[in-house]
Amino acid sequence: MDYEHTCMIRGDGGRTLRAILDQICNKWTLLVVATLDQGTLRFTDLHHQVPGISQRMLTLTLRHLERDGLITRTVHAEVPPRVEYALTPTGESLIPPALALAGWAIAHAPGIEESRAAYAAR
Amino acid sequence: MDYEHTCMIRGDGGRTLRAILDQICNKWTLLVVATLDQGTLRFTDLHHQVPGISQRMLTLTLRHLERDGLITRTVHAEVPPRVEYALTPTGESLIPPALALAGWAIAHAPGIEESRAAYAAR
DNA sequence: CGGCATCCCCGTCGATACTG
DNA sequence: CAGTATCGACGGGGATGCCG
Repeated sequence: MDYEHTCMIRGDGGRTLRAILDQICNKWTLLVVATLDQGTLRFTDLHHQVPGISQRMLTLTLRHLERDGLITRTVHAEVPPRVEYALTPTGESLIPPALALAGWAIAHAPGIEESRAAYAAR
Repeated sequence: MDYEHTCMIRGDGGRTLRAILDQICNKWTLLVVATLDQGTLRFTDLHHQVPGISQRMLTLTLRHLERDGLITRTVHAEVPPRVEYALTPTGESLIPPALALAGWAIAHAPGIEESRAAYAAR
């Protein structure tokens, strides 16, 4: 890894970068985006497919993603109401790097658990 | 992006994955790891090179990274004391995916800011 | 120099209840 | 069905001060 690339993550001192990263890397965003990679989903579908998320946090996460232009929110004027969420091109472009990080986490999870156990035993 | 890959991030329901991701993707971890990509650094060096981090959070972040086996902490028995931090191979392996995400954030930061401004103006 | 201990604020998050 | 409103607990994280 050469310095050019390293420079990138350190960027402007990390301020702007960290602001974006904080939005993306929070507790639920990556999981919601990854779930939407399946295609268009309704609110309830997401609620069931993202395990452990509360209605409140799903709503907030979706609002943030919509605000940042990563997903679209489509309200159908029907009874009962139907609201569909889908990734925008920008949102889709987040999938590969998100999976890269997720892949790393999965690949190194056992090692991390082991190291953590060894650390606790000291 | 096919379903096999998507499945990965959704994994076991996201529980284990999110636990690891929460550790890695927090406010400071990625920046500290990226800074250590330069090579071995002392505590004060890190404090200066990671802008905005408090002494407390730098200490905590370094302890977590050490516990998880991503960095090594070497204390030199000298006066004044000297403590050096360096990435382990596991820590180094986090750099590429971290840069992928950072690259995405930098590339899309203008678009996100724009979308956010448009959203606020509604 | 490189921490750890303490205090305290504030944002995050879940639970619950209510609405169109 | 798809939210909004409100409350309260919790913990991240900054400021400060002390220590080996």
